[in-house]
Amino acid sequence: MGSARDSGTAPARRDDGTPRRADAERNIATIIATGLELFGRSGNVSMADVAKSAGVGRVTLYAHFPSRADLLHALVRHAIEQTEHVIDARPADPSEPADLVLGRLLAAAWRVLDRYRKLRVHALAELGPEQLDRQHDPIRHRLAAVVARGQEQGVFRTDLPADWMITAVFSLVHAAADEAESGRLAPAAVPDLLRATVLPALANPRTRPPGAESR
Amino acid sequence: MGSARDSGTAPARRDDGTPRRADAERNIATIIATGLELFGRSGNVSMADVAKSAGVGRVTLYAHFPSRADLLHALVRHAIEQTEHVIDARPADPSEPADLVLGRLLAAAWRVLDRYRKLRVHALAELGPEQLDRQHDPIRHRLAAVVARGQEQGVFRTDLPADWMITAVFSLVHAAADEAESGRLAPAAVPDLLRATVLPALANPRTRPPGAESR
DNA sequence: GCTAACCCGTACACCGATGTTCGAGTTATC
DNA sequence: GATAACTCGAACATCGGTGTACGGGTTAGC
Repeated sequence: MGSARDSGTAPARRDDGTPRRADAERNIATIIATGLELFGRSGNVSMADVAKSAGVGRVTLYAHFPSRADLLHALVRHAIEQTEHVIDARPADPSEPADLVLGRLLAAAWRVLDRYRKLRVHALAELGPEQLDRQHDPIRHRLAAVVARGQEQGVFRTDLPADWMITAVFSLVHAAADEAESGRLAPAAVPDLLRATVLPALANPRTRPPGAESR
Repeated sequence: MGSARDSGTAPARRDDGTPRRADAERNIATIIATGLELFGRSGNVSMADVAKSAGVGRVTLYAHFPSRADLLHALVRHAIEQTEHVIDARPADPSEPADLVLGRLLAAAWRVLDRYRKLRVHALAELGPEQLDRQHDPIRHRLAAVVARGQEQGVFRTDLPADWMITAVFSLVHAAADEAESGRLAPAAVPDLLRATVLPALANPRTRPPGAESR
């Protein structure tokens, strides 16, 4: 199973190369859009819910996404791609201090995560952690690059495994999403909060106090 | 596998005050113990699994825990209580530097979380975040106390909401548990890693560089 | 404007899991 | 040793959700 869906934010072609009809394409798009909305915000979502909310027959839904897992996989993939897109919209200058870049990256990731806050929980429970992690790879790579550059610059610490540092960042971003979801945190305040928490955790202790007048 | 005999929190009496029979008590204990083991490690667990694994009839299981949610609730409660117990085993001296105390607290919490790593995912999915959070309150209080003391001492920063700082700590601890679960992190290395990550994030930037390795 | 692709609703088979009921056997406790 | 508490197995009712089959209607695309 798990026929690999090809890439591209809008797959104009099917797996076998034959082009899809326009209305099918449109349905897929609205399914994904409303699916993200539903799974991203609500707690209990069934395939029937998605179909109804997308204004589409349940059968049609299954025609495009043979199983619930397939749909969820596609949704996560789409969310990740959105995040990639937001991140890449602001190209990173290699000479720029990595902590600054990381700050921007955090804000960008947050923007997408802020919508779709509950998607992660669903995916975690129904797809398993491994697959979810694998889908996060593209973002993880970008993060890894920033961290590595920061280490070369002497801005970030080198006494911890890079993998762990990255995981810690993910963890904090997701925690912020949960807090926002429960209303304990104002979404607008999150980017600054994240910066203020993450940067000191990654900062190289010997160079300088991490407080640094960022911005 | 002995040592299932836990703290005195074992309810010797029923809700209405009438004492329970000894064999019932024993069954409840083993149900909770094996339940923790199963939900803490495996991915898909049914009530039947728990009953069988506990060497108990499914009906008996339902006699003590009327619903799956009830069982999960009890399991979480028990895990939390174990954590409280481990934390309280080492009383905190108010004059002691708070970062040191926090380090110990992290290690203590980790010890319990290391077993039962997957319990959180189950509880999150089936009990909801609100109830899970509420069950974490006892630990959250202890953490809050340490943070507050650290702020008074000038060791911890005061420029962030205390709630968020505490949430961040929780988040990192749970992230470590997930990493250990997936084998990417050696459990033995976790306490040091946590200390090294959490403390700089909470440290007061103006007093001194957090690198000062106390121990 | 013809054809094939696509959509729709209904209906059904299936599945696994949760709870419940019963009557009869065990076992603690006073 | 009598009573009430507890346990057991197996069967049953239920439920919600997933996935499939059919037949007729609609629409895009060449």
